[in-house]
Amino acid sequence: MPDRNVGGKVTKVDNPAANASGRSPRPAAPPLTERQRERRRRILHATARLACRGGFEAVQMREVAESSQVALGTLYRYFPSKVHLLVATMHDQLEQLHGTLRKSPPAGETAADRVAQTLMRAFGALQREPRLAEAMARALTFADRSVSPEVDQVSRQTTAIILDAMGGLENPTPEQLSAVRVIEHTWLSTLITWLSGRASLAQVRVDIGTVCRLIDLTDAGVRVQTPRPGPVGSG
Amino acid sequence: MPDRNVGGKVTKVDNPAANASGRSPRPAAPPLTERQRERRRRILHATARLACRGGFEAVQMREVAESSQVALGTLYRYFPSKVHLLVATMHDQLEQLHGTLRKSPPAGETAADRVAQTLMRAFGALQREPRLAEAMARALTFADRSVSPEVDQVSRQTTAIILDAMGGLENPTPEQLSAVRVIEHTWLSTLITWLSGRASLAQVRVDIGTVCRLIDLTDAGVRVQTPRPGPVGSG
DNA sequence: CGTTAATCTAGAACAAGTTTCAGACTTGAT
DNA sequence: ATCAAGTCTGAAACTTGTTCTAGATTAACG
Repeated sequence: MPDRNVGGKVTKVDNPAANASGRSPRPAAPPLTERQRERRRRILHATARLACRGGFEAVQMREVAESSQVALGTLYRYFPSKVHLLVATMHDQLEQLHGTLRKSPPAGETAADRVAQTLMRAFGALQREPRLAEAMARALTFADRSVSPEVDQVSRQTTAIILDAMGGLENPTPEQLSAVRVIEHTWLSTLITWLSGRASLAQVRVDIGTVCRLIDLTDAGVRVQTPRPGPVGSG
Repeated sequence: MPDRNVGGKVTKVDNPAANASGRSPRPAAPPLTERQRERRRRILHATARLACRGGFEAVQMREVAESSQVALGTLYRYFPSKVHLLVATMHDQLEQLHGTLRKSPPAGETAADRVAQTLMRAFGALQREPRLAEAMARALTFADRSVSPEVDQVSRQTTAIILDAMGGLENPTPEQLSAVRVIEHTWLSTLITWLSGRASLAQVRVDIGTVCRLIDLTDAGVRVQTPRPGPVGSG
């Protein structure tokens, strides 16, 4: 009679992603049948739809369940909390965004320019559905330890996007990684600040530009780990 | 029969800080009697105590009310939501912290050094009560528009702390202000990331150091709006 | 003092996230 | 086809943030 958690089957009792202790790389990837993938898709779609309407608070679990034709218990089996659900939605959206961005790489001179351009483009994409963005961003920063794995996944996605914009270097130095982390933090924070009306778009643009200078800083003067001649400007 | 909101009395209907429209600098500062100040103090104290125990989720409104010997309705009159309550708590704590920091100014060579040192000191202070820090930080980033005035207040406090560390300059350039904002974002984000176990203390230190370089960057090589000969390096 | 508006209290009521349960349905292996 | 294990459903229950109400207290003012 096990129950709970679609993404990690254990014969006895299973705890979804609540690996509060630390390690344990999630038992195994459970195949997930066709119907199940379909359900999951419906849920994420309904979530995005509701979020577009009224943001974080409009995403109500009962509504999501009904709207995606799934029982409440099932919804909770797929996503153990509202925050998990919205972080998964963000992952989904970022996936699409990353795809879009890949198709038309930024055209700036310096790495900093390209990153800034990419981030502003991402910003523009989210801006198009501000309530959805609000819902996802708030979930992301409100997430507690029980959502760490999922949040980390989103973080890695963002990192990938930024590294891509920098020129797809494969062996970033620790300094560069630190700069990328700072840029990530700034990006998300400015997004939230803008969404809650505490900063203007102009301010966002300036701040993104400011933080991106960190790239030039680490690009040049620092001892690089591996100066391999990767394809920096092409794609 | 007016009711609701201790901090802004209007004869007819009063809305606390829910100035969603934008302006309106909060009708007037209502004197606030002795008993009331005492109640407010009790509430904030109880909040901090509960938060120290179990973080955000341990701060339960009924508990806070009971623990501070105040009716639930009264608690809500003083702080219109749990988030308001915790943001106010953060303001309170930052006040104390700022006082402490003022007493022993940072001793670095460059402005960047001093800011980094100050931020790490602040980090250390919050680290001492990680659950309290978690509760406050999560409330701060989860806050929606209805809490904007209070969040802004906290933001101004943080800005003041950083500017102090830079040497108390009174006419920061737009570039410098942008750098300060980015530093603020980074500080809060790394705090949260550390609190939720997704980053090590070492990483935090590195990232704070990284972002603080932006200060040197704006300190020197950039075309400044007003090149007035202010005391930039002395403090 | 006595009046009157504002504030405070106790407690019920409501809303939305989360959990639980019994029973129906699927799936996979024999 | 059948059995066991795992999944899904519908509905109720529980938790905690938030709102509401009626009556008791307090404070300012004459």
